[in-house]
Amino acid sequence: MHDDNSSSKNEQESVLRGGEMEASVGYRLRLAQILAYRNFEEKITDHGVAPRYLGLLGIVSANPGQPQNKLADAIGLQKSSLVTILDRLEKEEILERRAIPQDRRARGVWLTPRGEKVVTELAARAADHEERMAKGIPAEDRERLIEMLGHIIDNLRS
Amino acid sequence: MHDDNSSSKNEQESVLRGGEMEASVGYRLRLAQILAYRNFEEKITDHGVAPRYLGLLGIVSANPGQPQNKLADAIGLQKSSLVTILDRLEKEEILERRAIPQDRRARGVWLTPRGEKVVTELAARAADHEERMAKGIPAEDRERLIEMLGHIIDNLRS
DNA sequence: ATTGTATTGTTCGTCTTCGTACTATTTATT
DNA sequence: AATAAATAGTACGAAGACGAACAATACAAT
Repeated sequence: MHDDNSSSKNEQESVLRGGEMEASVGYRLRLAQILAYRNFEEKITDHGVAPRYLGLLGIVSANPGQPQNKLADAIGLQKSSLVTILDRLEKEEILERRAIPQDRRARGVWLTPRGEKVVTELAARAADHEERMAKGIPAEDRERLIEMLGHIIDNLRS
Repeated sequence: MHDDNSSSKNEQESVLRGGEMEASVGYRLRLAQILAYRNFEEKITDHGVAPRYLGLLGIVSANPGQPQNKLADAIGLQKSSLVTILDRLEKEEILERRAIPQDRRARGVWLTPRGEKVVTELAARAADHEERMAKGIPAEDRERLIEMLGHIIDNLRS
């Protein structure tokens, strides 16, 4: 039915490749993300937990004072998951939660001055990582890639 | 410095968008993957834990009898993480571990007949999911997308 | 042959995320 | 105004993945 690589002595150094499944958007999306995330975290050891949540911090920087559930939606996490994350980032004085006058249930999120600085520095390193990751893909195609990913995100949100 | 949406009454239903960061491959890769994974799992409630590990099962189906560390590499997980996963899939009789004559340390992984059937069925549903996810992207671009993701994966592996 | 090094699979403790339930507040309905 | 329904944030227990350490086996170097 399928090849059985273990029967003969054709052991390669190469990574296993799957069937049709392996050539799907879903499969490669996942694998690429796992590798990218790990790769980025391995290279950045300072700044505490901030690197791991750089995406969130970017959103907060661009949209200061937003309530937590909106932030959770933006990055695709549960609001309950965000609590612990924000607790830690607040303890490290990257950001802070403050009351919002409009809604006494909500607590808006702002970056601290230190947080802004950290984000700026990490963004530069993220750009390096981006470059390494997409090396060999022409700029034009990269833009198209980003566009298509945005398209997929929109499809999945509706 | 930045807009402060909370000051005026321009509350939209729309999701927050970040700064330059938001338009990066890394950011969208992660967000798209999170949404895709959740979306897929929400829609498929039967077949136990198999749907979550369909990627792995596809690899096993295409490469029967491979040792566990090769499988871990292929899907970007730690070999220690794979142990629990395989335990569960084995308990559900989707796959089985058997000794390999060539190396007495290793235990190769095979799909059971039932596992093969489950994979076939899930693959069809994954194709549906794929279609929903990529709706609106022409087939030609989709291929290019898959190709670029593969390129990124290769870059991250080296 | 023997000794040292690398590899395979596993266990174990830790960290992260999730899902559910709960409180406080806001919004909608009567 | 009074009551019902929805929403924001949080706490807590469960599940998943990680990293480090370990035993068994394989490979390499002398």
